[in-house]
Amino acid sequence: MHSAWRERLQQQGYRVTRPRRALLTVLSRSRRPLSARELQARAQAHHEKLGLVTVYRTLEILERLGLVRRIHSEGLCHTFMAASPGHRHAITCERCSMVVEFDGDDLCLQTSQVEAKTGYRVSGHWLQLAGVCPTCRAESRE
Amino acid sequence: MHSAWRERLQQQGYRVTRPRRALLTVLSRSRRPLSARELQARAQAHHEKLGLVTVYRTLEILERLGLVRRIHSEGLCHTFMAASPGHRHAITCERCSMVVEFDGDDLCLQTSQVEAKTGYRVSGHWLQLAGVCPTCRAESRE
DNA sequence: GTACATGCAAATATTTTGCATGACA
DNA sequence: TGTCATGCAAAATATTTGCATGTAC
Repeated sequence: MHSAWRERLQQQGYRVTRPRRALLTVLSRSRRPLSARELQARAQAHHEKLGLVTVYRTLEILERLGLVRRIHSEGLCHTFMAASPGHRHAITCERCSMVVEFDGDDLCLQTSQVEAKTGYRVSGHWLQLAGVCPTCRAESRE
Repeated sequence: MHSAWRERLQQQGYRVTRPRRALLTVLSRSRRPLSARELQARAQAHHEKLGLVTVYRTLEILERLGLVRRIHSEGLCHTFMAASPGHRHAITCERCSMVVEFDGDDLCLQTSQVEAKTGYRVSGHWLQLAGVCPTCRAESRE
């Protein structure tokens, strides 16, 4: 995944720099969404001088390329995650914040029904689910 | 809707003050989500001295009481809207930002399928749809 | 070598907190 | 009249911009 991202950056005319590599590594390894600050802190393990500004600028590029997704949910606004291409939806654990993405095409989301009800022409959707992940469920049963 | 909100505030031990009335009026009339600043600007028509701080504090209460909903979508984070009780989902117009809520219970969202796929126990969901509203569609056809 | 990317500093925007004053009940 | 709510000022936080320097290609 990591190397695919680097290729993608290059293809699009962006340079593969040390700060960007550090951020790609952190993003591809994290299983929960991270804020700009958290990203900076973690990526500094790979590139000590990394500034917050670069984090924001890099996130902007990665988001535009579809490599990173902004996660919006009740408590966590403004956090970012690696996007698995094709997979559309995410579920967040209410306890540990871990996010898993899954393919949502077969959720039989009836947009035609929505269109009939609202009069809108539906062009996109984003489903955010909340729940408790297996690990946290196991812990609470101990 | 407006008077029901005032009762609700009182029931819960909150006072019905001039700033709060101004905000309730603005919120109940707007068909699109508003940011804290926009709310302040509009509500100042009813109470000139209204400060931003009060907007934030009032939104916090209204959100806790379920009277206001925070809208998260790609461009618009940090905006607020009156919540229609029972109605769970919202669709935002990509051109004019107008939001309409609709009942989502019959969208046949198969949480059991999600649970099987991810191992999570699903406890809640928030569906955000995007599209183009009838008015904007009509305009683009002109 | 050149153009793009970075980091710093500082500007801007957003949200929260402390506290004296004002106003609902 | 006693609280609770407000508004101001200021702090804390988040994000963006300008510019000189560094570095990938």
